[in-house]
Amino acid sequence: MNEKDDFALQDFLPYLLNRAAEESSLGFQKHYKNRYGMLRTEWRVLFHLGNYGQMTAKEIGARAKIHKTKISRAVAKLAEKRFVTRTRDENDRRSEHLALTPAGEAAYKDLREHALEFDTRICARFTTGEVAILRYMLRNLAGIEP
Amino acid sequence: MNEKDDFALQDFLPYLLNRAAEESSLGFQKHYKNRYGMLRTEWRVLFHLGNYGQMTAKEIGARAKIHKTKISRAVAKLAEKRFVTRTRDENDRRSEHLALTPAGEAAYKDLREHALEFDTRICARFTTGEVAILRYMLRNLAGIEP
DNA sequence: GAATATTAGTTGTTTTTGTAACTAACAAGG
DNA sequence: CCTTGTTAGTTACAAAAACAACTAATATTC
Repeated sequence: MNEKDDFALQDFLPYLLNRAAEESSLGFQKHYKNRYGMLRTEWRVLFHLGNYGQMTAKEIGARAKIHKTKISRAVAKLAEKRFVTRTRDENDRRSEHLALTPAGEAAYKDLREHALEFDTRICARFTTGEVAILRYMLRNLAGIEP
Repeated sequence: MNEKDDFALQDFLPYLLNRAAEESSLGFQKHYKNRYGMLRTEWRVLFHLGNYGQMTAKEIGARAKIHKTKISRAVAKLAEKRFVTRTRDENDRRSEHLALTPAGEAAYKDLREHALEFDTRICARFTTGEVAILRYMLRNLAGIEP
C-alpha cells in the first residue's frame, strides 16, 4: 500500500487546521457554553460588539465572515438573554445597531478574561517567535488583513 | 470602550484557528463534495483507509478523534457508494475490518492528488521554515504525537 | 457457568447548520 | 411617481451534527 506516498494525512494542512481548531475550541467552549448557555456564533457576536463597540449585523457578518442567517439567530438569542439591544437606524430603517447591555458587557468582560488566560496557556507551550509566526500565518490563511 | 484592552479578537488563537480552518476547508471541500458527493467525515475515513490500509471503525475514530456515530454513518455511505468493504473479525465478531474497494482506492488516489496540490499551493505563500513551524505547532495543538 | 459489565457499532431524537425563499426598506431609471 | 433592482434582516425547510439509548458480542467475576 501507499506506493509513491509522499502524502501524509497528518501533514495535510486543512486536516491539521481543523483538528487543531476543534481541539482548541473545545477547551474554550465550556466557558461560554456552561456559564452562559451560548453557542459559538453567539460568543463571536458578543465579542465583536465588546471589542469594536456598536455594530450592525451586516458589519459583524462581513468582519467575521459569518452568514447573515447565523448572525440573525445569534442576535435573537443574545437579545432574549438581554445581552444586546437593537436600535433601528433612522436613516436606513432596514438595519439596526446592536450594542451590549450592561449584562452583556459583564459577560463579555468575564469571557474575555477567560479567553486571555486560555490563550496565554496555549502560547506558553511555544516560544514567542513561534507564536508570532503562527498568528501571522493563520491570519493569512484566514484571509484577515495583517 | 475597551479600557484595559490588551485583548484583540483577531489574535485569539481559537478564533484564528477556526477561521483559518474554515477557510482552508472550503477550498478543498469542492473536490470531494462535487466530484464524489462526500461529506467531510467521509473523506476523512476514506483518507484514513487509503493512508493506513485496513482499519476498524474504532481505530479510525481513535486516530482521527471522530465520534463513533459519525464514523458509522460515514462508513455506511461509503459502503453504499461501493468505496469500502466491511468484513467481520472472526475473533471478535463485534468489530469489522474496513478496506477500500478498487473504486474507493481510485477515488482516494484522485483526491489525494488534489489534496497534495492544494496543500502545495497553500504552502507556496510561506517559506519552508515557516511551514515546518506551522505544522509542528498545529500537530501539537491538535494533540497529535509528533 | 450464570450474572454483570464492557465494548463495537447502530439507530432514534433533538439541536444546529445550510440554503432558499421571503419581507420590508431603500435606490434608480424611466 | 412607479416599475425594477438591491439590500438588511428574517423565516421556513432540508441537511448534518450532537447526544442518548439501543443491540449484539465479548469479558469479567463470583
